[in-house]
Amino acid sequence: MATTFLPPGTSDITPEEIPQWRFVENAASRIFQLYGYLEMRTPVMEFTELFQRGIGDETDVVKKEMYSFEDKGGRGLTLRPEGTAGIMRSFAGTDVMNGNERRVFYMGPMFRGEKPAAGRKRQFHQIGVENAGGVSTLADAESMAMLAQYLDEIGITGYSLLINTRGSFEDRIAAEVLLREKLSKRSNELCDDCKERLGRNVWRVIDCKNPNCSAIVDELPDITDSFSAESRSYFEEVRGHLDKMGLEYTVDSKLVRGLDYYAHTVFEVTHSGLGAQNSLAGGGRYEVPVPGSKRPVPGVGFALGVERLLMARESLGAENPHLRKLDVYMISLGAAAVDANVIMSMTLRKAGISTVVCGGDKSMKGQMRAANRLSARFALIRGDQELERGVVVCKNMETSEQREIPEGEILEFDFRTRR
RNA sequence: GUGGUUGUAGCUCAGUUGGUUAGAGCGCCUGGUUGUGGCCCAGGAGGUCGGGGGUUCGAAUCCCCUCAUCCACCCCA
Repeated sequence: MATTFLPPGTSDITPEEIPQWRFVENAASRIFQLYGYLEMRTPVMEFTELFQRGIGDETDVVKKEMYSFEDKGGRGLTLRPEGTAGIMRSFAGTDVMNGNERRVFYMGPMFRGEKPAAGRKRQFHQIGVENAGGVSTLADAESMAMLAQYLDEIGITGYSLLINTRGSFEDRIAAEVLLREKLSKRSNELCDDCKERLGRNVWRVIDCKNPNCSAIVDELPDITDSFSAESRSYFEEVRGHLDKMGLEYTVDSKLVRGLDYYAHTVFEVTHSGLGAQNSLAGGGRYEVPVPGSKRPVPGVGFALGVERLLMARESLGAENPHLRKLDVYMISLGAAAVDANVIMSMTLRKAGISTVVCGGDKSMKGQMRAANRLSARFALIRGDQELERGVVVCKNMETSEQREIPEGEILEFDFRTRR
């Protein structure tokens, strides 16, 4: 039936797909731990104010994409649209404020009320890392190195790493004034969206895809030149580390990113196998303002879109891990055999052997088919004859070989490695 | 939010200029083997043709609305 009773932009992750999800998740956990990161889990919902302050009131994400609601106590809550704000909320007021590093990674669902398209869902999944309190150019470069190692590890090739600097917050404010001044002169030539952005969010004009806007932006002097010497040398240092590490990257002066908390280094990984949403991962250095905290929480991190990782892997024809097969399917002929098999199934499972007992009154043929469908390695068959003699018939489903095993010796047979 | 695309069986899809009981492949069930799967053969079950309204003697087919899908814009992971 075509009626899929699902909220738009959501989908099931089926048992058949789970192995690929586990594959990229397990690899993330393994690689990130090599860099000293530990897993952390924060709530899927937070106070709305956390995102308004953290991500920025004027960002598109906050302005029009959040799933916000009031709970029964009248509290304004929001389903998290990204992972950084929650982590920083947790770290606010701790020693990370004094520059002590906390390296954590997370994975889980995020929610944004956008129109679904290729590589874009309303509930999507991110794997992210944060080096909170890690204020150094090395921390920036190292997160990119870790990202690259991870992508290599899961078999994603052909991506590009784009980097840029947004300067310090002070630089940004100065640059905004400058940008607004320059762009205002030609505001009548900008697209409607950019006219809007001019007032509240000048930076977004820079990466506008509209050809007219883009041409105007191209004529602007390099904004980076207006940054302080400190900001510029910070960026130079980051690039120096990247070069040392042997990472390939492209400096893209139009890379600005959409969240307000970024300052200094920003980066993005793009891939051609994704359709219009070509961004696999994005991140950078940030200072996240958190309600209740006097100072913003600093750090550097990135997030990857899991659905997009899987799309990229698929476009590359990457091998997917296969489903684990069932060890034993128990076939019973008659009620007495069912009872005996139920008891034996408990013994097998306690010994670590995955076992399914047919509970219905299917025919022998029907039960054999079921065993086949479940890709069982072995079928254990028991009817009146076997019960009487205290044995079970053990059939290797791949080779069709059959042998009898005395009931008491069932655990001596090695079902796992098929002996 | 805007634009386009598609919506027929569990799945992938046919269905000619509107015309009688809406089809195929795969899957599923049964039988061909008293208690033996996959391959083959025979048979069978399964459809509010996304939903609502309209035009017509008659609509899966034409018109309108609606919902959903996919894609693009936008935004971002």
